[in-house]
Amino acid sequence: MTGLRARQKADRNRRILEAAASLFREVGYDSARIEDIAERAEVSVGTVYNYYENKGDILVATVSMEVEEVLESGMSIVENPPATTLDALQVLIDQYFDHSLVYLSKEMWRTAMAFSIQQPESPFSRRYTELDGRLCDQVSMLVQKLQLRGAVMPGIDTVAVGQMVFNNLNMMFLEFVKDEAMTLETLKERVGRQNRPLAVLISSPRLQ
Amino acid sequence: MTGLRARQKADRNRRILEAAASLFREVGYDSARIEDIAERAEVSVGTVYNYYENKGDILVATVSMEVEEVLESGMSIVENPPATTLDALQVLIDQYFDHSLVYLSKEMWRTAMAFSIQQPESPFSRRYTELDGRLCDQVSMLVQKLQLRGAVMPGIDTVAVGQMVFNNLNMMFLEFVKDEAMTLETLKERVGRQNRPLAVLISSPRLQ
DNA sequence: CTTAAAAAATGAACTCATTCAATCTTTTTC
DNA sequence: GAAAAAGATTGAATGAGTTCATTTTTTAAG
Repeated sequence: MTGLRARQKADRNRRILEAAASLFREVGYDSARIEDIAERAEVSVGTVYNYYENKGDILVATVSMEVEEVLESGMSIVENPPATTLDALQVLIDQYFDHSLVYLSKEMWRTAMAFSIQQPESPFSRRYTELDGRLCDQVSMLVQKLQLRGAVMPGIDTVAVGQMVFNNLNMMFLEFVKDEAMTLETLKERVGRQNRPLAVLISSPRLQ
Repeated sequence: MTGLRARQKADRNRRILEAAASLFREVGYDSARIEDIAERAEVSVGTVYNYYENKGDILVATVSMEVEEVLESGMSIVENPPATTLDALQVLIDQYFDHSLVYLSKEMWRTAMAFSIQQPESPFSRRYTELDGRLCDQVSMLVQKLQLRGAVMPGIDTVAVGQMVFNNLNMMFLEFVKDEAMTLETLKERVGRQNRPLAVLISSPRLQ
């Protein structure tokens, strides 16, 4: 059986993460003090720092869990995507976007993304960056799948296309979280327009 | 003539910005204390805050000046670009990248970009975002110019293409500054590969 | 020139994130 | 099962960004 120490450790870690996530959602990142997180998790301030390098890392840890879910729910779309390139990309990307605000606020996204840029070497920044890379791969895999099916012309560099589409949607998502007034609908429309030229041009002529 | 007050104000602002920029370059963003900046600028700590909302805003102000230069140097390329789409994009984008590290370190870029994401409503974040938008427009204008010349097929949505290319290069630049080990050459190669499919496909057939 | 009003500068005080030496708890050793 | 070693927890102390009541300087009015 697992030792007492290991169980306590896992439990404390869970408590800290849950306390932080709920506080971030309730009062926002800046107003959530480490002292408050520690109190809610029933540990001391010092203990919080035994589990996470700093405040930003706690946030990025919670955001990363969200990205993992998005990644997972994207898999089923890649396995069985819509027939046309444009539709397939649209469905996958809209799925990403729709997931984004279920558990996280725009402020949490902003802070997490900012942190992972500023401190790219922190443990959970690395994790976040790695997950971003996997999302990027997922888009490439979708394009490749479409190519194998004949919807995308042979000879097209599916990795390059996937990366460009992903980088574009990621940057647009960044603009979205920077602008409290922008709606999900507007985001989707804009990305849809941006994807169209490339999606149409890489598609096999008979399928347009 | 301009009043004494206005002259003093402009002079203090210049001193603060220069003091901050030099300190950021010498010791890095985190190690440069507001107190040090104030001392070098020969003002008090409080005065620094009369001119800039917070520390990040000072950095973003210096970075924005750099982006303005990049924007300006890009204009001449847009006015008279290379003949083929791929070359034209490559030359413009390489110009952006080559400029980026002349006065600013990767750390300064990271911190500035992170700050403008986290605090998008601060005065200089707005300015930075606006300049980013103008860079994006510049890429679109290049594509449009190529279209008018016949190098890019008529009917192509040049704005959509420009935005996608810009968002991609911007995200790749972000990856570049996050990774201290990545060289400018690697960055250019990767973006070059990513641009190729789109650049080739939007080009008029006879020009390939 | 004097004085009142407006604008700016100032720096001590405040708030948190972060650190670390001391303490306590769990595991291992004999 | 006692003692030593290893592993974790603790919270007071530290330090840097930010605030704001007070003071100083500039401008405008009489």
